Amino acid sequence: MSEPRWLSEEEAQRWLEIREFLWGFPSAMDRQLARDAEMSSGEYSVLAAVSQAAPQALRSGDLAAQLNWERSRVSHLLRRMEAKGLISRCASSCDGRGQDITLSEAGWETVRSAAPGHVNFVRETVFDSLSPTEQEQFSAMLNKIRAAVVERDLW
Amino acid sequence: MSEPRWLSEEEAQRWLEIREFLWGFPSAMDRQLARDAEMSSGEYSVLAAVSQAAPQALRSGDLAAQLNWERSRVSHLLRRMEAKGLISRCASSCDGRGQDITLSEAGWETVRSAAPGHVNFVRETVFDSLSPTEQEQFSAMLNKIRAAVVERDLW
DNA sequence: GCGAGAAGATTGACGTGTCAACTAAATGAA
DNA sequence: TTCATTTAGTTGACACGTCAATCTTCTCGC
Repeated sequence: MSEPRWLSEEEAQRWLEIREFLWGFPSAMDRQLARDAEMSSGEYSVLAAVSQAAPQALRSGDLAAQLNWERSRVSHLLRRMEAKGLISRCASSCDGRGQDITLSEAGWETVRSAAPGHVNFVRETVFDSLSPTEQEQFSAMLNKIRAAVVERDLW
Repeated sequence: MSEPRWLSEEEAQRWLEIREFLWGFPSAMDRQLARDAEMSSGEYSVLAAVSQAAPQALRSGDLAAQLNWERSRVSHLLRRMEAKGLISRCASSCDGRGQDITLSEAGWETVRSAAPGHVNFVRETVFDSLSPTEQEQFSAMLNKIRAAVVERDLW
């Protein structure tokens, strides 16, 4: 690593802003879900993904791929959610190694009651704050940054 | 909560992209630091903040305010970092309740060796991916979203 | 001074994520 | 068929963040 190109005063300032946002927004969403639905954002993601796959059962590995999570993360969370009675797992019929995930009645009830508040939060904070043009620009910028991360094998 | 305004197909798609980015980028940065400096991004933030405050010692609470972290989070992390010999804490001279944080020699060594690679990561992924104009737009958009979150007492 | 309440910080319990090691089932070449 | 390899998923150890409870020190009205 040769001599790095340090950030200018202005860039450093902007980076602090960006960093605060990138770490702060997920926390804020966790707070919204914890407050309004006594749920973590991870649990919400799982409930949403499994409910959207219904009536098809979702494979544990497909869930991991869809959320870009590690398998073990999925496994730990599913265990806890099964213990709470939100989902159930059973060996896949076509592949003895696979696990099919389905929502329990309580799981459906939970996601149905959490969804409106959560969708409102996303709409009001993200989509109502940006014009359609800005939304497109925002997407494009995120994709550029992500591509640079992917290029460095860190995504 | 009245009937929510659900997201359109297109908005839902965009939200998935945004969510993947907002959760993925911090993870990527953790990976960069873990790989290149055997350090978490939290530890880096602390080392950077304390080193920038030098030669002034930084108060634990000021650190929490600066990073927008909970006090207990700071306390837990400082305890672990003190155990590793990266920083030291001592009661503030002017306020018996406060803790003054300073870097140990190993702490300085660690931050000096981690900074170039980390700054390069930030520069290459964020600043090299966006034109100056885009950087400004990006900042502005993040601030609008953040303001909407703040308005809902969730920041 | 003094006592009530505010402020700085720590602690313990718990949920969560990562990594590495592991088990079991599927695959595929010899 | 058989056995090595790959793939799906789990597990345990550990690092981390949050919340609520706690402790100590400061502040300020009396």
